[in-house]
Order: sequence, then structure tokens, then C-alpha cells
Amino acid sequence: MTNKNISFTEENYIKAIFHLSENGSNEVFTNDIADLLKTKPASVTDMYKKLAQKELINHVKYQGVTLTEAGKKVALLVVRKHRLWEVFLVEKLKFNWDQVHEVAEQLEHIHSPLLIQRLDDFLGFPQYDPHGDPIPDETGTMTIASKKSLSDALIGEKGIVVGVQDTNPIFLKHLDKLEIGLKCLIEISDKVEYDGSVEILIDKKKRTIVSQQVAQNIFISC
Amino acid sequence: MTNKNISFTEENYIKAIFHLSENGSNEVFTNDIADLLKTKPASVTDMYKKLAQKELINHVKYQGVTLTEAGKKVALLVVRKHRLWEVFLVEKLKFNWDQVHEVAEQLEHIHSPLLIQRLDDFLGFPQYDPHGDPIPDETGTMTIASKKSLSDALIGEKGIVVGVQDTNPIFLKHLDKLEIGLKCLIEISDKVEYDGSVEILIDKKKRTIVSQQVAQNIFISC
DNA sequence: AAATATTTTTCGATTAGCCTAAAAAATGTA
DNA sequence: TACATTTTTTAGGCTAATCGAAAAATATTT
Repeated sequence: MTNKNISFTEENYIKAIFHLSENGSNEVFTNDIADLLKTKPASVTDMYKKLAQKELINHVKYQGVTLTEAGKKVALLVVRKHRLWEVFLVEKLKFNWDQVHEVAEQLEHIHSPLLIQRLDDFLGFPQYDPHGDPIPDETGTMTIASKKSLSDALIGEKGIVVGVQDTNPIFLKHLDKLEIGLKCLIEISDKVEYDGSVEILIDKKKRTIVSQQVAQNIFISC
Repeated sequence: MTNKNISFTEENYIKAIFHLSENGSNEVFTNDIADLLKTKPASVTDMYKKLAQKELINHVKYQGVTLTEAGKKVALLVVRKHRLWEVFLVEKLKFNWDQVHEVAEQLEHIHSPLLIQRLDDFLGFPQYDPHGDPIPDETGTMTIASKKSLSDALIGEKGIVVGVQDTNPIFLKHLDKLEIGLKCLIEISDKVEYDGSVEILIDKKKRTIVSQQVAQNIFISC
């Protein structure tokens, strides 16, 4: 029986390791965690001891860490909660997709299996959050849609916007201004070789040009 | 300008003082707070220093504490959040009224003015929570309905159930079994002098007897 | 009024989480 | 291989919140 009492802070470390390891597959290094959590490497090493002792991570000194199966379970539950709350905030409380992250960061730490089960039901068992990221189900399974970056699409291709890579509010507000959102139909009408920018037709109506940086951060179905 | 960064724990102390002082009117004593928060008097005294320094309470050594105006504001916001979440859990997520308290204790500490404003809107600006307790509005104002304990009603009187005094899950589950809930119409058909128990007719359909202890904890409109 | 009991406060100590500075290990380069 | 750089860990200290034990103030009883 592994320890069930996981603190707010411990959950944040587990979640950071999960994301940095691309869903728990690779090992993760101290400085990267410190950067992501805006803390110092020494604090990260301190936390390693606690998490390793609770058997949530494997830690080999000077070699980085990986999540144990128990650790992955914890991470997937936090991700599930975070993304369900994001759906709630956008669908029910009419938040914009650039406003949800900060609040979901708090809501994801509420402990109540009943709450999450009922919330999932209330929202109609959504598969994706407002940024197009998949929501793990109760068993931790995620349905990952096949997608590609807009910058990798060829001239003439069409696709539905299924997600974004960057969830920075500044980027998301920019997309709002361009009237690009989830489920938009996008057709690539031209690509500018010079700077990698892409000319697109949004929902068969609006024609615009997006920079390579923007195109790279938009995912369309394929 | 008073300090705006109030911790989870500080909020709980403020809320406890608020409730023990009957909405901030009386002074409150160390042992009572310790009992309510299941902590020790020494810890309470420690917290006094922090809260007094932040000008949220007035503390006279050995004489108990009272909330300052700033302290009352903090308390009313926490109470507002707690009760709005309770409405959400019962109305939207189909929680029973005995299941909401524990989860609302966590949700009440989420910091986001937008979230609360939108939640209030989403719920249709409710005035009372699922136990009949009034929800403070954004300014901290509560609409208090006139009510009396069922044990104080006379034979032949009728009233709508508008609240409960005790919110202990065991009591609330008992009421569920008796089919007594908010908005039920109750008529007092008889009172037993011997033990203070009350015979009632619920919604003109079900006749039953409740003990004095139960009757005391049910409020009806008057 | 004095003795006793209760309540509250003070005094170290402890734990979680974080920090800086310094040491140790790993990595890169000459 | 040896030197320099980077990364990680250790060591010691800090703050918030907690506690038990002892001291101080208040309240109650005789």
C-alpha cells in the first residue's frame, strides 16, 4: 500500500515530471523541473527524497528521475482533474480559453473522487479540453487524436483545428483576435518560403496570414 | 492597505471566529476555536499574532478576539464561496445535502473573483444554500428569512422547511430517510408533552413523529 | 482573601517547503 | 588524460503551522 496523502506541492512536482517526461516515458532532470516550477534545483532535490520515499518516483543520484507506476497514476488523475475543470470553466462558466489555466491550477488539487466523477458526467464525458488536449478517463487512458502542426501541412490541405501546443494566454488571445478556435476549418492557401508564414482560409470565410511561430503552435486534424 | 495574501489556514481561522462569534458580533475564546478547528490552544494563540498583525482581528491578551471590519469581509467572502459551491454541488452535480460540506470546505479556498462571479451567475444568484443558510452577496449582505425551530411551533401551525441548524451528515441522512427536505410543507399535528417529540404531516401526505432533538434542528418559515 | 482550577500564553521543538552557498559528480574540452 | 564547466546534491538556515510542557493570568471555590 503506497501512501495516499499527497500534498498540493507534491502533486505539482509529479505533474511537472509527467509533462517534462512526455507522459512519463523519459527521465527528467533537476534543472528542468526547477525552471518549470520556478523554484531552485536544491528544492527539487529535497522533493526527490520525499517522492522517492513514497515510491512515486525512481531517483538515481545525478541521473534524473522517472515516475513509478503509482506516480503516473497520480499524475494522470491531476491532469484529468485539471482538464475537466477547464472544460467546465469554458463550457459552463463562459471563460475564454486564455483565462482557464490559472484557476484550473487551483481546482485540480481538490480531493474528492465523487466530485470528479459527477463533474465528468455533468460535462457529458468530454474527451478533450478547451486547448484540444486529451482528458484521461478514470483508468488513466487518453484518446489521442492524430494531428499535425499547421506549419507541416501542405498547400491545398484542409483540416479542423484540434488543439494548440502553446497555452500561453498571450498566444491564445491572439488566436481569438484572428478568430481561430477549436473546430475551425482551416485551408492552407499558400506558404511563404521566405519566413515560413502560412496563408490560410478560416471557415471558408476569412483569409489571413499567420507567422511560422503561430502556425507551429496550431494543430489540425489529419 | 491591509495585506491581501491570506493563506488557506488563516482563512479557516477567520471563518471559525466568524461562526463562533455569530457573524462577527461577539468576542471568541481560544479554547472554542481550538475545539472547532481540532487544533491546540497554543496554535490558536500563535495564529492570533499573525491575524492581529494583518489587522484582521482585535486581540486583547487573555480576553479573546473579535474580527475587524477587514476580517469580517474576509469571512463573508469565504462563507459566500462555501455556500455557492454547496448550491452547485447539489443543484448541478446531484450531491445529497449531507455530502457537500467536506468538498465545499476545499472549494471555498479557491481564489478567483471571476470564478465566483460567474458561478453565482450560472446558479441564478441563489439566496440560500442547500441547508437554508443565506449566501452573502458581493458586498457581504445576507438576506435572512424569518424562521423558527419546529420545536417552537404550535399544534395546527404550518410552515415551509427553510433550513437546518445542524449540518452533521448523520442528521441530514436521517432527514432524507424521513423525506424531509428544504421546501417541504410541514404541519404540526400533535406535540407530545412527555418527551417533547412532535407529530407532523409532511407535504400533506406522510405522517410521522420526530424527536425533540430533531425538531429543534429543523427551521420552518414564519 | 486565599487556595484551587481553568484558560491562555510563552517557550522550545518539529515538519514541510524553500533558499543560498559550498561540495561532489558528471560532462565537455583541450 | 587533465582541466574547466555544468549539473546535482548536501549542508545549514528560514518561515508557516503545529505541538507539548511550563508559566502567567483569570475565574471559581472555599
